[in-house]
This record gives sequence, structure tokens and C-alpha cells, in this order.
Amino acid sequence: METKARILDAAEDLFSKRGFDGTSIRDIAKQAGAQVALVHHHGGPKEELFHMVVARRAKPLAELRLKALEEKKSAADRDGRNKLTLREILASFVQPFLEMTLSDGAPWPAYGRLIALVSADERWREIAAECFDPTAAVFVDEIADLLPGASRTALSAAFVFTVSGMLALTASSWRIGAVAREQEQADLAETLLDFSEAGFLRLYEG
Amino acid sequence: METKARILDAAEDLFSKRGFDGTSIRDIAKQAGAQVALVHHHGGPKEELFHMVVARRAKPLAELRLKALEEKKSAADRDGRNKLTLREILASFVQPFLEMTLSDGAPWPAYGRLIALVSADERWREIAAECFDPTAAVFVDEIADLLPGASRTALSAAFVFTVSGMLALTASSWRIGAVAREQEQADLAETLLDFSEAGFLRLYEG
DNA sequence: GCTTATTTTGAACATTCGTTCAATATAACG
DNA sequence: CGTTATATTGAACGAATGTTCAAAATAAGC
Repeated sequence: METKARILDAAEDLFSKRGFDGTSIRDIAKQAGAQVALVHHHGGPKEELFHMVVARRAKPLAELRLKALEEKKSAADRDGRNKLTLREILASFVQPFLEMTLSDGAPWPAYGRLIALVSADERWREIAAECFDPTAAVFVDEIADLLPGASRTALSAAFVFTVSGMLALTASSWRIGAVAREQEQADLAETLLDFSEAGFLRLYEG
Repeated sequence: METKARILDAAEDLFSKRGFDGTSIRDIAKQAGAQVALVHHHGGPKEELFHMVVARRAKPLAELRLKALEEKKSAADRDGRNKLTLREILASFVQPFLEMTLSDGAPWPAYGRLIALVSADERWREIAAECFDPTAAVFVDEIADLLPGASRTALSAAFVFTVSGMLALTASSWRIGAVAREQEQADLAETLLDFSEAGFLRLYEG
């Protein structure tokens, strides 16, 4: 069963770097140290393999996000608060993702770029719906509960803006470096949370 | 010379829908009603053709953005203001792009998705640098002048967040629909400007 | 230990890929 | 008109593509 993991790892890495169509089964086989037929044996047709690669980490990621949310709810209860802050909700969604994909020694260094591809290509609509929509719905509901005046569509748009920024940190950080001349190593995750929190609050104020 | 335009149009449309590797020269030739060799004759190798497709609209787009900026500066002068508002700067960058790619009867309906691809794939770093970095620098400088306290890196990150949101409106709007159940036809461009303006101001406040 | 699954191998299939080339048609120009 | 460019055609090249299959090796179950 270690073989299958090696194949999925190679597929994740190559799909994230060269995209679905830019990656061949033979590339994956070579990087995994296996034969082409073995890749099909464990991964099925190419599109199914892609699905497996994305779905493999979706459940653990969703659990990390929901656990972060629950832990902050417990902490808020202990503090006598009956509501989470917007910042806590956003951080519960963003931090686990960046922790797994972008931190030093991140365990899923290719997964961030991969999800950026999925989010940008309507061809993977079903995969995105299966892997990410349920968790997204939980968080948007949570935010809507906190900002009751804002329209659902505006909140959803703002949520997608936040996710887009999060994905930009993993897939388009080279663009940030290109725009800024100097490169002070700032904590861009905090910058994103600052940015998005203020953006959401503006929608609430009207 | 109408032939070349037909080829570039077909290439733009297909590249934007299926990506660089997912689009074949033969697909482009068929959609343009031409022979494969003719595509190479006008477009050169595939990567050069892609470059031409992206670069073709880059200069007109940059001019629209800078013109919007200048016009708002003139209007501000007439009003006796010596500075643009942050909102005016952001709108000058965002509105021309959405006007050309997303409005009803937009003249470049595929270009938005195409630029989203370029921004997400480091392989096109040089194209992005050539086509978009100069204009981006102008706008970031303009914002930095208005928000003198904020760090350059944070401003650049916030700018990339704004661009990511803008691109999400053209390339990932299906994700917004998936997150929001109902679909009130809101003006998402205004929502983006609200969101980003507040985000930038938060960075300024610290 | 024998038998049934499962995993792995090696090779082959038909297609499609980007690119090239010489030949032909059309346009531009003096 | 004659001549030099440019545009277009049709065909071909070798290489790479996703997928399939039967055979061989290994593991699992009884």
C-alpha cells in the first residue's frame, strides 16, 4: 500500500507544478519509480487519479478547519463570550491550510498550488463541490450569523475573495515579490487576515 | 491580416478554456478555419503564440487603466482636491479590466480567464513581468503615496489580493455561486472595491 | 501447501501532439 | 507585365500521449 501513496505523491507534485494536461502518466510513473500500467492500476484513468489526489487530503483538511473552529468556540465559552470574533472564524479557515501547505517543513507543500488549479478551472467543478463546498458552507453560515445585515451573495463573494488571497499566497506569491521591490519577510498570513477581516466588516457596515 | 486576428482570437478562446497544455495547435486551426501550418506561420511556436495572445491586449488595457487614473486626477484637481481617494485608485485599475472582460457584450470575454492562468503559473513569469508589472508598479506607488505608513510588502500583498479577487470574478465566479445558495444579481465589482478598500485601509491603520 | 487475490511487469495499441518542408496561390511593388 | 514577398496548402516526420492486455511475481486466506 506504500506504492499507492508514492504514486499519489508523485501525481500531486507534478499536477501542481505542470497542471493536469501538462503532466503525463509516464512522468508520474517515472517520479514514483513504477511502471505506467501500475499507475493506472492504482489510480484508474487520469481524471480519476486527479480526483483521488485532490480528495485524499480534503477530509483531513476539513477536520483541521472544523476542529480549529470548535476549539475557538470552547475558548470563547470559557471567556464568557457567546460569539466568536470574525477574526477567529477566518483564521480557523485559513491557518490550517497555510500550516499544511506553506509553513516550514509543511507536510503538503504541493497541495496549495493544486487547489489553486482546481478553483480556477470549471472543469473540476464537481471535485470542488465534493471536497470543499460543505466546509465552506459551514464557515459562511458562521460569518452570516455574526454579520446578520449583509447579503448572502456579498458574503459569499467576500469569502471567495478571501480564499483567492489565501491561494495566491501559495500559488502566486511570486507575483507579490514581483510587485514589491524589497522583500522584507513579513507574515503575509497575518496581512491576509487583516485585509479580509476589514473587508468583511465593510460589507456589514453597508 | 484578418487571418492573424482570427487565429489569435481562436487561440485566446481555447487557451482560456482549456489552458496552454490542454489546447492543441490543431484545435486552434480548426476553430480559426485555417491549416495547422498557417497557425505556426502567423504565431510561431506554441509558446510564442501564447505570448502574442496575452501581449496583444496588454498595452490597450494598460492605457485604459492609466487613462482612468489620469481622468480621476483631473477631476480631483477641478474639485480642489490634491489627492485621489484610495477608492478612485483601485477603481481605475479594476473597472477597465472588468469592463473589457465581464460586462454585457464585453469585447474580450476570454481574456479574464486567460490572465488568471498567467497569474497562477510561474511558467509565465516573464510574460507577466512584461505585460503587467509596469502598470502594477504605478498603481502600488500611487497607493503607497496615499498610505505612507504601510510597508511596501504589505501593500504589494494587498494589491495581489485585490487582483486575485478581480480575477476570481472572471475565472472563479462559479465558486461564488456554489457557496451562495440563492443568486441575487449583485454588483460584485462594487463588492470587490468595498472589500479591498477596507482591507487596504486596515493595513494603514496598523 | 495449495489456491485464490492482488500487485507488478513488459509490451503493444491507436491517436494525437508540435513542428517542418516544399509546393502553390495570392498580394505587393516597380 | 514581371518580379519579389507574403500567405496558404497539403503532407509528412518523429515523438509523446492515455489506455489496454496477458503474463509473471508476490501476497493473502484457508
